[in-house]
Amino acid sequence: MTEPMRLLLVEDDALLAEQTARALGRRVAEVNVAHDASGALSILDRLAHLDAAVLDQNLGQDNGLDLITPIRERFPHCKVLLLTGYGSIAAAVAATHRGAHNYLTKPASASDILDALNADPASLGTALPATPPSLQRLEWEHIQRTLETHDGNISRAAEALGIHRRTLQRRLKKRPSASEYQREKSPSKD
Amino acid sequence: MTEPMRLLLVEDDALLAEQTARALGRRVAEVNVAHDASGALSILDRLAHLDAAVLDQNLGQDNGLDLITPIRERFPHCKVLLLTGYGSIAAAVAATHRGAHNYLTKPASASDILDALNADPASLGTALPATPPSLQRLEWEHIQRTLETHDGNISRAAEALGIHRRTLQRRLKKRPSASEYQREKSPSKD
DNA sequence: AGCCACCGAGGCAAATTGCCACACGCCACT
DNA sequence: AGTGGCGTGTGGCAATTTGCCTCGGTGGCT
Repeated sequence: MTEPMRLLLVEDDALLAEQTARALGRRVAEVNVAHDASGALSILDRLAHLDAAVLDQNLGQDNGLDLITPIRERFPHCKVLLLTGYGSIAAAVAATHRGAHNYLTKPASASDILDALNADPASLGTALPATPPSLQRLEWEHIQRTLETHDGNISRAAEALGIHRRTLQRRLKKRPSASEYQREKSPSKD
Repeated sequence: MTEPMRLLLVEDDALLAEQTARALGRRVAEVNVAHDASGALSILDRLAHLDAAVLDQNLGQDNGLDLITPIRERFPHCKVLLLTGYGSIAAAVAATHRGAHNYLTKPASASDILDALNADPASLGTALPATPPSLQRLEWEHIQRTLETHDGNISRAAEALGIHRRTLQRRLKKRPSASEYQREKSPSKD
């Protein structure tokens, strides 16, 4: 039911790129991979057709946002999905104005990516999350993202987070990965 | 550039609406205010001209996003700014796809709003913050947002955040950061 | 009157954090 | 060979913070 899609993945982390490419390729698409902007552009020149592009916003020197326009110029029907380690709303708005189809924060699985590509973003997000996440969850996710942007370097992540290295260590140990908080304690009313 | 702008503000909280309208009106614009979608639509019918619209995404029953299309249909050059208590990236993307010019999270001062209206969102947010915000800052902002969604009710906000009410009290009193941030202008509350 | 919800605060035990230290592995360099 | 830098893992201890109890006060409501 799915004709092979031609997909361009631009991700500067080589490992993550290959991982993601494999996961995507196994699913549905033929995937070209680039690790920076110039590589992406040269691939663009070689391609006769492109259905979708998945761009890491953080490409070392380059900014994934700057690839949106060239891609859309060459392949107007190509759907462009931005990925970013930790998203900012301003960046999401900017990406969308430049023609991006959707915007995701890492970590994003292959199905996340495909879902985001196939979704109609204009109709998403209409429902506001009713309950803000708990502080603990927010902290945990932020820690994970920070850790990831620092390649798992605990010392630097701790410094970036503004907490002691020892404290980060302890916190990481305490939450091996355990509980998912999905308790929807429904507030009586708002 | 001080020609009077005609601006439509849609905000369901009456107090906040009036406050914001006054602040905006004092600055630059003639402001019409609506508190729900139908009110906004009827104002739209009466207007011959509209430069900008500021929509709260959370309009009780209604969703501010659904106003974007009618506004843009009637006034294609009207800039539309979405406001939301705590933003989600998905909602920001959806709003932009529907034609919104920009997307802000509360609290937003009048100058924040005007800046966002005048900014070129396609060029903003291109620079990712290299360093993730400190945990303290993240927590503080999340606390503020949560507090706001609960109308300043400390008890309920604490419960939503998953921390003790006493702890929230103490944290609020300490009022840590706010010095680290670049600028926060005193809202014109007189 | 009562009742209820909320805020503010004191006090105290328990948990957490900050910060010192040290050992170990790894890698680059003289 | 060896030396230094860097990152992690661990222990211990004091200071801070949190959780949880209490109480008093205020304002709105039946």
